[in-house]
Amino acid sequence: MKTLQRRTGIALWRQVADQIRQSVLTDLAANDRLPAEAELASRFGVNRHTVRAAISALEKEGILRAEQGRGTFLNDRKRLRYPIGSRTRFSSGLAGQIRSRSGRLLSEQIIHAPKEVSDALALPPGSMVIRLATLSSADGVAVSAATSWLDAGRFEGIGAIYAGTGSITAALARYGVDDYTRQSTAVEARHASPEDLDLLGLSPGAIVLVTRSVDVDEQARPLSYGQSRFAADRVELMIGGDP
Amino acid sequence: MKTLQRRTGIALWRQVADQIRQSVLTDLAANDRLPAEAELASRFGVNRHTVRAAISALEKEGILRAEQGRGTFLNDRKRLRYPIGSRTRFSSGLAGQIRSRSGRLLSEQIIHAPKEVSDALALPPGSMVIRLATLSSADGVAVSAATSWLDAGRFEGIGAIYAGTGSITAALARYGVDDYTRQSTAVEARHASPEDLDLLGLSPGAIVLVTRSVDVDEQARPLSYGQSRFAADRVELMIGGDP
DNA sequence: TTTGGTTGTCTAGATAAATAGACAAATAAG
DNA sequence: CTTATTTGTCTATTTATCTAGACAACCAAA
Repeated sequence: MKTLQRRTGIALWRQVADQIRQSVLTDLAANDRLPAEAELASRFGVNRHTVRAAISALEKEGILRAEQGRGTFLNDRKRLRYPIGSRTRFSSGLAGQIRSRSGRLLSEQIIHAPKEVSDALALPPGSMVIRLATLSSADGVAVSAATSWLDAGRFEGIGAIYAGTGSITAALARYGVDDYTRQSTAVEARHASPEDLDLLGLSPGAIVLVTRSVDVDEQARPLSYGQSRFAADRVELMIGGDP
Repeated sequence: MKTLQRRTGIALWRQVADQIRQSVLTDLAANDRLPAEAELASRFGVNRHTVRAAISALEKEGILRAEQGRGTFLNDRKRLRYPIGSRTRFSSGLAGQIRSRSGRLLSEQIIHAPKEVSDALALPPGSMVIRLATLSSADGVAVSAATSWLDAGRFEGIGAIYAGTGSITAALARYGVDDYTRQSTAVEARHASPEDLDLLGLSPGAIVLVTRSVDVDEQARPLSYGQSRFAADRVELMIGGDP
């Protein structure tokens, strides 16, 4: 166990929480008991109260449960495995991992395309595009917030259809798009913005996996450009077959 | 600009720094001037000194430079774009982005394979495997720390070869592996462990992109299983063609 | 040179986080 | 029932962080 750092803007209890979340999570199995608070305190070189603050935060996250007199235990939690590939369909690929999924439309706007968007969609600069903000949940827990841009001429009114179906695939089908593939995906990771913290129900300092992707139809014409933010503690992204 | 949160274990100045890094960075171009400290303070709803602490941290990260009497300016910094696909070769794909890259061997051990590793390499449980810890840098800046596992019988002494060449592709070639492909890659994001903070030269709370991948030879036989941690503020991962 | 706007530095006080110690309350084992 | 171990709660003190205000130093343009 390595040294924690001070005067760094990250409270010790939060550094301890991050450490426990990651190292203890990989060492222990579900329902195992953690070392006692006093033991953890000396192991991390901090006061027991600092460890308690960390544990309390992890309890709120649903990762641990503390029982007076018995100890602190690891809850059962697995990350959702999201497939990312040329034929990604969110609805499929999650089969077996969750019981239900839902997509909620947060907002729909028609705007002039920023450069990044017109480039991705191969539209003339400043073309009108539809901007959809959506939130996807699995088994009632928010897992990703997304922003999508589509050609306003071609997909007028798609927001209402998405709102009704909760699925992009279904919404595109109404416009005669029977099949599409993912042309490319870029992945990065950042601290969640305050807005995403709120949408995804995360606490500050939480991490989001950000994907930016372009979907194309059978003629390789760009259909939509999207940016999704996944709660990194609930999701991993999968490229290619099972490892 | 949204609300910052208090009593959350993340100092306000660090939340402000995270916000500036992400939102201001996307709005401004290289060498643009940031809003004045007083303006930022009122925009974020904090004291000017808090903003100054944030800016000072971003200066140390090399993102901003402050000049007395003139203002604070955005430095030129782009994330490295790492291709991830079935034919990933780190050395190629980075051409044009960097001038030099290097790989350093941190440690080599021969151990009994943990379950995760023997599964990935399709070896009997408990087989002997080589565990390599490596650090990759681009233009002198550390970008990723990796741990790789290989069949100890087949690749005896590969550590020394890697140490000499700094390249996995070159090392594998010595064992008659002329070509290999990436079977699968899983991506997740976490807070960096203290060890990775140290290796990658990051500050606490920093994020790493974690990939776990299996490489296979032409007969689809697993060659190596690896886990890489990329400094998320210096790298993005690219799947498929350019977006 | 003067003016307005900017970053840099200092002091002082208020709020949050971390340490230290003591003891209560629950649990499991002898 | 007794004992050892564990989490829960309380008080007090020290150390970081945040706020508030004032003014110096520097720059660019009038």
